[in-house]
Amino acid sequence: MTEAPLIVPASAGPQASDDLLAGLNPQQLDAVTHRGPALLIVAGAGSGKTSVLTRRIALLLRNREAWPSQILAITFTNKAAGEMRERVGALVGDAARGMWISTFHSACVRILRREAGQFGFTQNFTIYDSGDSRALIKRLVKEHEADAYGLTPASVQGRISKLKNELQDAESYARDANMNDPAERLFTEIFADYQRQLQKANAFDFDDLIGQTVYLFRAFPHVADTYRRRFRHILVDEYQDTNHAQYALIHELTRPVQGEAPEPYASNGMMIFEPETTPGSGTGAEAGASLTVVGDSDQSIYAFRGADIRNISEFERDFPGAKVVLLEQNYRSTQNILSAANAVIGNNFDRKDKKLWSDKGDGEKIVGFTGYSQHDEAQFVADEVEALRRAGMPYSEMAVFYRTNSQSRALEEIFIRAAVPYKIMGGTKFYERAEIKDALAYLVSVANPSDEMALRRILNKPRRGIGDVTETAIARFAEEQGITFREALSHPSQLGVGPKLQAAIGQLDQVLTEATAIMLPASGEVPSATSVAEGLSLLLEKSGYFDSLRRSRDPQDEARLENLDEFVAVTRDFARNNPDGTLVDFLTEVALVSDADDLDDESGTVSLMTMHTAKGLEYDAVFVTGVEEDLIPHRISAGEPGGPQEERRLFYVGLTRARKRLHLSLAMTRAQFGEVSVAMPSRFLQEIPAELIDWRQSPGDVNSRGGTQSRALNARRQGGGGRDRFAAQPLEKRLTPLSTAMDRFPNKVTAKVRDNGDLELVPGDRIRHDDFGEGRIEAVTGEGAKRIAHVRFDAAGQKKLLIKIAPIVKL
DNA sequence: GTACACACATTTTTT
DNA sequence: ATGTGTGTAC
Repeated sequence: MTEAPLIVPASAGPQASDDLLAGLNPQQLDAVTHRGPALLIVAGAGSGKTSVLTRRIALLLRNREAWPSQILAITFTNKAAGEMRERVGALVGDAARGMWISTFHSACVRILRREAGQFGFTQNFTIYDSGDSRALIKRLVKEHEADAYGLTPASVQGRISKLKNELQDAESYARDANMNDPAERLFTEIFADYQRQLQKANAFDFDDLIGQTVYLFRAFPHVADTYRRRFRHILVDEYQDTNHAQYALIHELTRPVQGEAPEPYASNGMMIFEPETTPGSGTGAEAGASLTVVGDSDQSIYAFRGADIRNISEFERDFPGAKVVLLEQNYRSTQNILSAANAVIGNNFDRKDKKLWSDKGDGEKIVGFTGYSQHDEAQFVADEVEALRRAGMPYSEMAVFYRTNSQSRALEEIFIRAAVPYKIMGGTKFYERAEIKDALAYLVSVANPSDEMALRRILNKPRRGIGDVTETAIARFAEEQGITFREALSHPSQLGVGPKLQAAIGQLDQVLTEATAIMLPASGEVPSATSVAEGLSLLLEKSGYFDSLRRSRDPQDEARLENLDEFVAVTRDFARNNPDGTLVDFLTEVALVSDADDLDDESGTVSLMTMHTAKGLEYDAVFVTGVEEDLIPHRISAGEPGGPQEERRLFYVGLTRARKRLHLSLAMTRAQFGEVSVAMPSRFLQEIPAELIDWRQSPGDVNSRGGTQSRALNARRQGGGGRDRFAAQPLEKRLTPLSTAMDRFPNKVTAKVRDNGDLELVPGDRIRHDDFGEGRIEAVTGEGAKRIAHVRFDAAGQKKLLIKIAPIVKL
């Protein structure tokens, strides 16, 4: 937060804390200083909730109301957790150490790793991401021949996840299900089987991390009491997005402590309490922890994955004696942006009326633009980004949002061509690439030998000639001998396979054993800090994985090698940042840290992300793209109860991320599934008062004009004639399909990947560009394949082009 | 067992 | 349009 005027209210707390309370408005002050069993802070977008939360924690620490170890703060993403830790640290310094500030998932992993032994798991369990569990479910669906009854892996996975979020298991579900329906029966069988397989593999899926922790607390009250005694102040951010399991977890943690004197050690002998006396706490029974939740029901956008808005709307009922504080003043955006956002969200019925206001003044109008195609739209965004950059705004202060990940492609293509530095958050994740998953499977096979999935994955990677037949032979041998799959690999000669295969299996077994010795040395010995990096290199080298890629002539394999190099670098970074980090620690981090978290705002790049990812972030300039029907609101949401309203909230989240500049854009045609179809402006656009939007090119303009040139030349003609206010007439009138226009505006941009090789250009040269016409080179920067030409076009203005691929010729 | 060809579905959002 | 999965030929 930027420094605030020093208005210290008379009611401020201890003097030492004046700086923590400085500049807060009365509601914020209340939210920071209120003490009691439960507090709900209803925080509108941009109302300074993070600041309130961090100051509240800092005040607790500074006043000695709590030790750091007694505070548990839950955020939605790891990134948010990191930020909060940093900000609390800035306020109270070292006193912040020892707090748990983490996501629901990482907090639960910490608890589960300590207590796994209580219920049949071990400390080194694997965490299955959705891809892993999908693979397992897929196998089970096949085994149960359930596809014949219309059960697809995706649908089964979705249902299991939903049930787990409701804290149901296969057994409880079976009780209510209609067992006469064969599909139902099959589903329950698969569900039960899935759970058995997870247990056998010593693994938890994402939903289990929460659900099993709740189960642990309920089944072992003395374990729960340990944590109830420890955490005296629990704070939860983004409370509107919690699901039932998370709600139950919070409920369990805030229950009064029943048991006798505190035990400083958890059941498995690990120390839980710091060796310090707890201020203000006696022995024996204690009241439940104090709970603070922060949320905004207008920003609830995860109902699709089980978030239950009732958790927040019924908070006062669930936690009697709760205090509610409302934060309505927005410190982020200009009034124009807020007015648009308010107007949109006001169309949701069934919500408590809440109007954000700002004292920042009206600010710039919202800029609207309608492209002929998604590429045309992307070109507008790129041009606008460059214009803002030239006006002094850093790239890192700009962000482009879209509804679906697939929309990032067109933007990416144009950004590359325009040489705009960008970074895509989320999307196709690094850790989802096949070669990275392979490398991870090697590591998991070492860390958790019970994990058969991981072993099966690497069995024939690289190719060793081990196919279905051999795999089954190993599995059968393991079963006959009553040993694990991993152990079976140590007896290649007894598998009944040919000598070549025996050698291959023996080799794999040996590599894994060798790596185990490095990363998990025999008891007592501490592995070196770089053991993970060393072990990984050894695995990839000696297994022949690297060699097979190096030998390959598939050009993609070169990229895979690079990715793996990067992955090894990740393990080195890990060793540097966590000198005591173990293999299991590393795998935990990889499983729980999404790309959106670690792709930190590298200064100097524009951020591209979905509107969901954008939650909790803010930028000076925001571009919301693809503001079309069927996209936002998304087509699929129409069928779901509450779907359209959730979409409106999502759009609202997008709008309220912007501080100074907001751009809304759409395309008249959009290619999906390789087919081009006509798009219509989103209904949400009409909900924004017309006078707030300055249309550079309104949907009406695009339809009525229809020139013969592409937009790059055509639309440069500023304003003037086509000034029809799009929102002024009924939509249908202007939305005649553009089939004719489409013929004139094919997707030029995607046409071909060209390669200008080493086209030499120097300032002063004249060139011709397919879209922009003729121009003059002003400068050339960059090296090799990334050489960039700075061109001033006669008609289209200033542009930056990647020389290697730009559709240009030297004149 | 592997390599290639063809068919097919995919595009909602994420810890 | 692109990636995955299945089938067929070697």
